[in-house]
Amino acid sequence: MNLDSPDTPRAIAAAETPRRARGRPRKTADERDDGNRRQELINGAARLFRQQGFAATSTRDIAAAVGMRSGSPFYHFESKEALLGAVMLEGMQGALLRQHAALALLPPDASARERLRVLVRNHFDALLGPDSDFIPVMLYEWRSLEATQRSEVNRLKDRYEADWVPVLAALHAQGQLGSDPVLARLMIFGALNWSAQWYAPPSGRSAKSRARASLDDLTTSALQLFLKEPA
Amino acid sequence: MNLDSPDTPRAIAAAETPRRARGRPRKTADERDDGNRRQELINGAARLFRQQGFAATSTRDIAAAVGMRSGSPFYHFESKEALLGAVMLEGMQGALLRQHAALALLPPDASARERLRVLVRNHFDALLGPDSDFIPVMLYEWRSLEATQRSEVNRLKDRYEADWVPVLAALHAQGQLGSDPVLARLMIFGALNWSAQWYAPPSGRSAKSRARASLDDLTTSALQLFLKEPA
DNA sequence: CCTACCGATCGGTAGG
DNA sequence: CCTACCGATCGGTAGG
Repeated sequence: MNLDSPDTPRAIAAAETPRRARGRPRKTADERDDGNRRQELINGAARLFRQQGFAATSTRDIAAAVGMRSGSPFYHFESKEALLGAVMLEGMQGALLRQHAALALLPPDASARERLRVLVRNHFDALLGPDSDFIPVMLYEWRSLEATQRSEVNRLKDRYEADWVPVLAALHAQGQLGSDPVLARLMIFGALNWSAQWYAPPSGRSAKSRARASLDDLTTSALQLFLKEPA
Repeated sequence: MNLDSPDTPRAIAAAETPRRARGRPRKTADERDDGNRRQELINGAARLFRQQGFAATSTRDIAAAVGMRSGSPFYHFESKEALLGAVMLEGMQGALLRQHAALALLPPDASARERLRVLVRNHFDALLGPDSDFIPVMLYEWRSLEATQRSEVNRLKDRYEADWVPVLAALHAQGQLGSDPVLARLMIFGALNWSAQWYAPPSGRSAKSRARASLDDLTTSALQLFLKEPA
């Protein structure tokens, strides 16, 4: 009943309490401390799933991307679908965490417009920023996820979207949002999510700061498009 | 040099002048008149590609969907990718035709707002209306298309989008569009295209008229969201 | 358009 | 985590 027994549904159990390899028994001193091989698989899978799609990516591709042999990913994950679920779960957990952190930095009296700006900016970062493969995979490979994992990811997605509802409702009440909040949320998410299909980060070396500036510009333009003039 | 020679690049040639099986020589009287078997393959492939994705759909699935044996689709198409290209080409040709027809019905002095309404309404129809598998396949399976076909479809896509540019520019000049026209077009297309992921047509029998009404409602809401109050 | 088939690749496993 | 392997499925073809 420990992490080394080979046939327990390790992937699912670990997915529920991820990241912390609590109490994992080291066998020998020269064994590499590789709770992070699992993480490497998730990262590599996210990148390949985004570039090629889930069905077009073989588990051999993923293994090769992290320097493993073809069968080894199945030591860490029950199935290819479980790996997809881990990618999406990790993406949503990170995005939700960053969204909460960004909202917490706002002054308590921040306007709805300012709150929406923070939400949109954070969402662009999840879609287009560094390490932004996870959320696009979640958005565009949803149908490949199995039903059991789907509901798990959906719980996080619901919490993520729940933060938007009062902001949009307030903007609608102020007359700054021209459509009912439910439909507005769907359309705004669509407009933002679509950027994953056309946005190319500014080229050139050390483009990090310029890319960030660009995401700020995108945020400004999006707000100008969606909101009426402030009162 | 006719349609029966087995190894000519028939799919590509036919894709450029499709639909009309001009001068196809009938062999015998009891041979079924099946220029439309090719069309059936395109329709079936569009439906399956949309539901399951291109990579997750086998050519055997498609053959079975139209009552063929596994090898027979390759009598009509060089490859699975060529079939995908035909789906996208057909989708764009139809959408472009309907867009031109809808614009032609407008009075010459129609406002930019009215023009945008027609464009958005037609686009919703391509995404969500009857026989609306082609455009979503084009939008969401773009990366699976081969480079040669990609440019062919792109030519149609460019013409489709070109109709939007002056309308959005006029709205921007009137102060009704809060963002520059280029970015506005990308965001608006995103908002509309995303509806393919969440829109479920009204249920119940003979829901046709209700579904159409719903697309009208969607159009109205979209315009309210994107445009400032009319002068 | 069908029959019959091929080589390649795939997800996954046993056993260490 | 590797070695060695399996059955299934895939896109595609020859020949009629």
